[in-house]
Amino acid sequence: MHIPDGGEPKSRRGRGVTMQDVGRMAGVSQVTVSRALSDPAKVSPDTLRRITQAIEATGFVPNALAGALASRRSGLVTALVPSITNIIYASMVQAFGLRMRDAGYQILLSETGLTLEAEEETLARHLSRRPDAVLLTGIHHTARTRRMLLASGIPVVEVWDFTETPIDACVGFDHAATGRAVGDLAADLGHVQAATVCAGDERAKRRMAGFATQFTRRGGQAVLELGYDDQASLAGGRAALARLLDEMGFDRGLVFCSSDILAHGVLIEAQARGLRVPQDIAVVGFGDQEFSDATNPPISTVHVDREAFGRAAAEALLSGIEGRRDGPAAIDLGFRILRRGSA
Amino acid sequence: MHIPDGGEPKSRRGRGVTMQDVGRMAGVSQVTVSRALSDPAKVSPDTLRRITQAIEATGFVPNALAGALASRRSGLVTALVPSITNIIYASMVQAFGLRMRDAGYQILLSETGLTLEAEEETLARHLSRRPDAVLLTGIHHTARTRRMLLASGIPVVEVWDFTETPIDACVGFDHAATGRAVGDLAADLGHVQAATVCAGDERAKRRMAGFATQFTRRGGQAVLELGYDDQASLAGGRAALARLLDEMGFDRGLVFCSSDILAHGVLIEAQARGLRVPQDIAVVGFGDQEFSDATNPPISTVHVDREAFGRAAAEALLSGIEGRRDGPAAIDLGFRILRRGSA
DNA sequence: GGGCCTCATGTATGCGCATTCATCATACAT
DNA sequence: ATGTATGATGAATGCGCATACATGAGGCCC
Repeated sequence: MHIPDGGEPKSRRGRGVTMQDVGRMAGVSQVTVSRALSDPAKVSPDTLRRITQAIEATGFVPNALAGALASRRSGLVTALVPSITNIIYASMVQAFGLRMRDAGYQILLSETGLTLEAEEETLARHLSRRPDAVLLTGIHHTARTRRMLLASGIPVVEVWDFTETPIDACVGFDHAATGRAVGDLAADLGHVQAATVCAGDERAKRRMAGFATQFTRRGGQAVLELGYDDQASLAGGRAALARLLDEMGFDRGLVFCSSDILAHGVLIEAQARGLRVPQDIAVVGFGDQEFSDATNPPISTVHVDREAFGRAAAEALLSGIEGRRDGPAAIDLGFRILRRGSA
Repeated sequence: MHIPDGGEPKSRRGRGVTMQDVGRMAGVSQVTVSRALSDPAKVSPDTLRRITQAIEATGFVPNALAGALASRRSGLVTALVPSITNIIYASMVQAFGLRMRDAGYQILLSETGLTLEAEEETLARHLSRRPDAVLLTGIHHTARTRRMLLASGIPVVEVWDFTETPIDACVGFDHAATGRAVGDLAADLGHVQAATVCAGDERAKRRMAGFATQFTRRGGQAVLELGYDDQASLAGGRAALARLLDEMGFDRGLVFCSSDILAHGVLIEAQARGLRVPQDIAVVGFGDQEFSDATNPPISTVHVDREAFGRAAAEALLSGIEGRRDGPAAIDLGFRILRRGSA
């Protein structure tokens, strides 16, 4: 008996069960399988049962690539953050992802580093996947980034900073204002000397600048400013205070750091030197990290609700996708100064 | 003059420039545009120039969904980790992502939480995107997870744990062995009492168990074991030591924590109580986090090269994708005990 | 000068699904 | 009995691209 190569008619060489296959097994057409999956109420109970069995038997997994191509909806949402190892961004993206997942979307997450050019290139790669929406970090982008976004016609949300004129939507807070608020605190506490320790991006610099401006405006001495390009670290904070004390003539006063981890380093270095915190050295951080209220003394800091940013960003995009939003949206979620033991 | 609705022939309603459009503008067919993009050497220099111009003029962005469907290669790689806000996993995934990106892949990252069921469900969603490879955290998975993976026929790497019999490939280390090594250290240092503080998954428990086994085998007293389900935190570490001292009869000795953050909490609590570290209380952490060598005293810990795991996992998948790998691979990257000031 | 290769390009096809429109049965109202 | 709504299904189509195969022009050899 001759066995034709290929076996059954229209045998499919490539691995992978299709709706066609499931349908054949269930005695219905491909469309009906599609309907059973997207809206079970549209098929009769009996048919639905046979299809479900066939799916179970074959181990069918729908091909979302094909579905996305046909429906022009990918179910993908792009999220671009400077770094995923920075808890600030990680927790924001986590909250964002949870909300988007509940809405049926998957997150295509990438790091962009610190340059706008890297962001642009990464975005281009992402857009080829035809995401249904985009989350970007910050409000500064290259011209081509803006052009691509506008051309794509999908909802965009810029987070972790604030502008009245976003590309589409914006969820964040005013960085300079946080610095000014800490400057006021320093002045209120009667400090005469102050310093800033900054290890971060342009937004961190704006916080430091806001602090310096307000502190001197309130009568403080010129602020000693220390910045470096490394990632923020405990060791960096320790080294910074050492340098402030040993080389820059800093004597006593308040140190405003661009992150809590730096502030913690300053705290440790001060204590290692036998200085009293906050009497000799007061320190204020930024970010209200998880550890900040458990140090000894606890670290005074600027609290921003990162999870709230993520959730609000998700809502902004979802309302944009569903056409519920009529125009741009700019949401300032603000911040809180948390005065604890270190200042 | 009558203008037919639709304008040009075959006008495309949906937004979006296609290769067809680019080709028309450049005076070539769609295939030639495709070739120009995937292998520029295949088209003549003159044609290439015209196509490049047309792409520039139209702002064409290739549709990777269609490309993936046609080529049966998505260029996507799934990465499933328990949590992205845990620096342990974040830094591993970061290194993994960098390597995969260089190889032309994009990462589809999701959190699975702590249950295998959640992992299974997330994996199913991911597989519908037809990833070219999968990274999973841990070596324990549901039966259906294994079945789906096997059926998909793509390379799989399990990281952050070790087994001789992986689904496909495995890159990690022996958790129990790290605990035993710390148990040896405690015994070598002459400790008689010891305790463990554990806040984590099943792997953390295995580390603690390894410690307890080895410490008692070496002559130590029965190990006091403290575990809780919250995420590891400084506050948790402080509370743990407080409980050990106040309620469990722990007097002096070595405390092995499932993470450096807990160890740091123990350190802070000990110092807040006026206890000397390491003379009264010695503490050992796990993970060698960035801050661990900058505390005072610096924290002794178990170092594992997370970035190396990420890179090795990427290599394992890439070799699998390219068919360079003939069979399963199990790589034990080991660990190092870092003895610093706290023990 | 006919065969044969190479290079550049085009035609045809289908990836697996969602969508639109058509079909057919049944139920119900007039 | 005729018309009309409703529900369940199928046939046809195309999303935008990659791939296999076909074509034609030019160059080279004996």
